[in-house]
Amino acid sequence: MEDMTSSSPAPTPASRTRPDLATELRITVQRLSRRLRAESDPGDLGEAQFSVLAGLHHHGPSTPRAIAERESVQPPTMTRTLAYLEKAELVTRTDHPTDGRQVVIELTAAGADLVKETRRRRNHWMAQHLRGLSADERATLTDAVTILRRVMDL
Amino acid sequence: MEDMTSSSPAPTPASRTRPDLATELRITVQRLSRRLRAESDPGDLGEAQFSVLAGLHHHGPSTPRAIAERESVQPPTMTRTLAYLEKAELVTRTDHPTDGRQVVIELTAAGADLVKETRRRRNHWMAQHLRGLSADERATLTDAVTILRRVMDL
DNA sequence: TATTGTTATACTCTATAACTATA
DNA sequence: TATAGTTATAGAGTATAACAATA
Repeated sequence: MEDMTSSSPAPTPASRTRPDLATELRITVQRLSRRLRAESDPGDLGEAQFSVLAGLHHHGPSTPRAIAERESVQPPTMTRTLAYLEKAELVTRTDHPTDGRQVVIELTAAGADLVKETRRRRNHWMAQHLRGLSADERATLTDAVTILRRVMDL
Repeated sequence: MEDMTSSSPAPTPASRTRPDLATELRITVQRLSRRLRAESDPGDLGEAQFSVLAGLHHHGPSTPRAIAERESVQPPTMTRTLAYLEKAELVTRTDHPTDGRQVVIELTAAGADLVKETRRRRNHWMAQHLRGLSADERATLTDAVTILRRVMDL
């Protein structure tokens, strides 16, 4: 019980052409992104919050502006996210040593732990779905990730 | 001007191990999803709204519940999105012929046009980034989309 | 009782505009 | 002037809980 109105026998409508790669990729990425959110535990960090933490774990201490650019959001958005993370004691904020305008955001030990633990949990759903794949299929996905990162400048 | 604090010469921190495929894929999908949003025109439909319209274009008339399941959201979320789309005259709402509890949502002509036009515009940024790829690389991405759709049940 | 859909409410994520402080 | 960051404000997207109508 999840598709049509149950009175119409699925007469696939007007546009039943196969879209091009850009369309397919765009739609697939967005659907998968939404699905990943739907599968996340309640009480988890939000996606944006986790992504900031993971970025700090990977790149080390950064300024709010640098983080905003990495995350493709505007500075006020990052101000808000960082305020939350700081209040939760997952990051610290210190003045920049030489430039009084800047501040430096750094992961706390608790933040680093949370990255590792959350990553483990978040991977579970995806890893389960990946489990049945052949070596070839996994290689295709690995290559696709590499291509996307390069070409989309991710 | 976008990376470190400019005083530390990027001493990549603690965790410089290459994560597994599940992690890489998860992060890549979420970053790309955010980037796609950041590149969309202001005044555009939101992602969720467009996705509902595109789903109707592809699957034909559907009940709110069916759409909510397709989109991986809860029914109240879909109520809200559909109210917006109906007010904008992009979809119509009619009573189900035999089940008084259900309603049937259908694309209007304006809605169908908007799907086509928006799809064309939304593909632009992605298509540009895909343009330089070799035939092999494009084939890898096409295969990856097929695999993801199948295995993630998208 | 079970299902469909809505209303009420709240939280996350995002943006633009306008401001302060520093360079 | 230009840059880094914040505050104020608004809007989209999402969820859970509680409800009404229908099956």
